[in-house]
Amino acid sequence: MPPKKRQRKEKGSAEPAPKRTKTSKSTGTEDQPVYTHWLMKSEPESRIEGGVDVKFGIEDLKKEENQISCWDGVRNYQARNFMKQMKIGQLAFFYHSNCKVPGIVGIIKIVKESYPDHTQFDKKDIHYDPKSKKDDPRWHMVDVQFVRMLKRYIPLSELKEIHHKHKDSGGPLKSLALFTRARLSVQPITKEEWDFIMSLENKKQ
DNA sequence: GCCAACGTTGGC
DNA sequence: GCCAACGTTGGC
Repeated sequence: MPPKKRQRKEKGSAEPAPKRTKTSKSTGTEDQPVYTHWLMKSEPESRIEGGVDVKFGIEDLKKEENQISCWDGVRNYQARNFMKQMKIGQLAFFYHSNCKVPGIVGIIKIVKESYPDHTQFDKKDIHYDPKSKKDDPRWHMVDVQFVRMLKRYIPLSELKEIHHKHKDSGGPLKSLALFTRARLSVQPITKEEWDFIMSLENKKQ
């Protein structure tokens, strides 16, 4: 018999498989979980990359018109694929990364579903992708809107401590993507993880 | 299609 | 600023 067909869990990485959309026989077998909550990372502190400041913290989002911004510049296939799954009205944690005290700072919601990221076609943009074609854009983004700040900042260190405990006890944060897929800038959050993290908001640390 | 080299992310 | 982890690229 032929070799096992790989059982690609749900990585969605490197874009090698040219899409199995209309070829696959059993169309309905989306064995990937359907996520309804997300976590999105952004840097709240100034850092110059290619002559441009990449800083975009939650305070910067609040200053945007209607407190809405597009989430451009994502150049990772897994992260892009998660953005493609996002639906209007879904909630995400706004996470501050690459800063003194990384952690979850607030809540945002999806207000526009995935559409082509214009920066991939802009030669002057650091996220310019010469291999992306106008009629077949490689990179997509969503629009998000500020919802509210968390009642208290939930630092990564606290989540990590809980994650470690839950790995032993089987608690809700046992496989939180922040630790199992640390480098992903757009991550899925299960309902159980969301609810648990939300419950931390009211506990004093 | 393997895998070494390279580049990037992001915690510390 | 260091560097581990890991995604991406390209030679073979």
